[in-house]
Amino acid sequence: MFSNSSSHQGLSWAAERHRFIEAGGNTSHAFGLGRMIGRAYAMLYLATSPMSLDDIAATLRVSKASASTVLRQLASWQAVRQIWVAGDRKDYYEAETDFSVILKEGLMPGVRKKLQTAGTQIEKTLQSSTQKAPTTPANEEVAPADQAEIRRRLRSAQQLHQRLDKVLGSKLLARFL
Amino acid sequence: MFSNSSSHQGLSWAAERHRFIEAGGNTSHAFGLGRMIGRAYAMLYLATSPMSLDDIAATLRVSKASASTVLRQLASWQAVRQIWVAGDRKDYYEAETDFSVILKEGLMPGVRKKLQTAGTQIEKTLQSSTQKAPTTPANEEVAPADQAEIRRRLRSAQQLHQRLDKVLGSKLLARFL
DNA sequence: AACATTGTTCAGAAAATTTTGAACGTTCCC
DNA sequence: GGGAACGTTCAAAATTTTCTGAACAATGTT
Repeated sequence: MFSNSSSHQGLSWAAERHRFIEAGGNTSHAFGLGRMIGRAYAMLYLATSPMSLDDIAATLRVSKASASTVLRQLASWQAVRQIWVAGDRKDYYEAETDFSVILKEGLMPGVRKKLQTAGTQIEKTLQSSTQKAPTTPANEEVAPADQAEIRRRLRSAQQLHQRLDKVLGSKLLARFL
Repeated sequence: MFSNSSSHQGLSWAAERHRFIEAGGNTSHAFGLGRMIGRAYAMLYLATSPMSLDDIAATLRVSKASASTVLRQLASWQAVRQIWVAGDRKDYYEAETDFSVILKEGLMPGVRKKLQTAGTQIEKTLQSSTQKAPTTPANEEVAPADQAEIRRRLRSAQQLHQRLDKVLGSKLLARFL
């Protein structure tokens, strides 16, 4: 006699919750954020009361060290709030369930920062290619016509970068989500 | 006597190109696409004539095996085109410089697919939580009030997913970029 | 037919990332 | 002060991901 509560079709709630957590991990991982981030957030998203660090580590089957770092990461994105319970020295956490907050305060700035690096490099490369270099002796194997084409492309990339950055910065997107 | 062509300030073109390539790699890596993808694309983006597999592998200092796989990946995203030169058995590649094509044909479908998995799981979890379970004996430690809250959250997540998928699917975004 | 050239595949090696246990710093209580 | 309860940090271990060399298939050349 197995105490597998759910009667017909479908897994028990515990099992389904586990799947949800793993799916969260896979999703965050797929976008280059690490698997723990998604797992921890997904878990808190389904928790109706704040959880302590130990609770979280235990549920995720992970060391307290991992839990600590991943939660601070999530907190820095405003994806998780720290709750102080009077007369209890533990830190409790709950998920921010308003995605627009997480997007606006956490994810977007992160994405923009990542793009920033790329943008800076495009700029530098463009400058380097624009180098007058008026008939420099060793004019390095780049024919003038090619040079023009390269500049055209770089400017195009720069434009894309600027438009993208603008969209991500605008409140429009965050509002829409 | 160093033959470092560029006169004042700034690196030589070769050096700057190298930096551009690495920046491309870092960017793609930051978004979970692997470092090679960005390096290969960045390199072809600056190449004014199609390059063979060997050229590419040599320039990136990478085995032919790596080059082969990364190029097929890029081709599947329409980020790179294969060029056939008459009477030459080699495959030549050139970059698609129109980003909207890459976005629309390559990246967006990939992103949507990644989100699809998450969406499916949300759906399943929602169903599992909606399980009538009319006073099942072992009603698994979930208070009715909590259950309601969880369902609310899951529906909210589902909505976000749907909106997101819709935006990504619409031609609007691709057109804007 | 034997050989050359080229791209692909895949098991294993190399490299990068993630996870952990142990040491430590704080704060609180006895 | 001594000790217990927590969270954090960090070097090292475990795991995952990426890369490579060798074997191979396909096509063309002598």
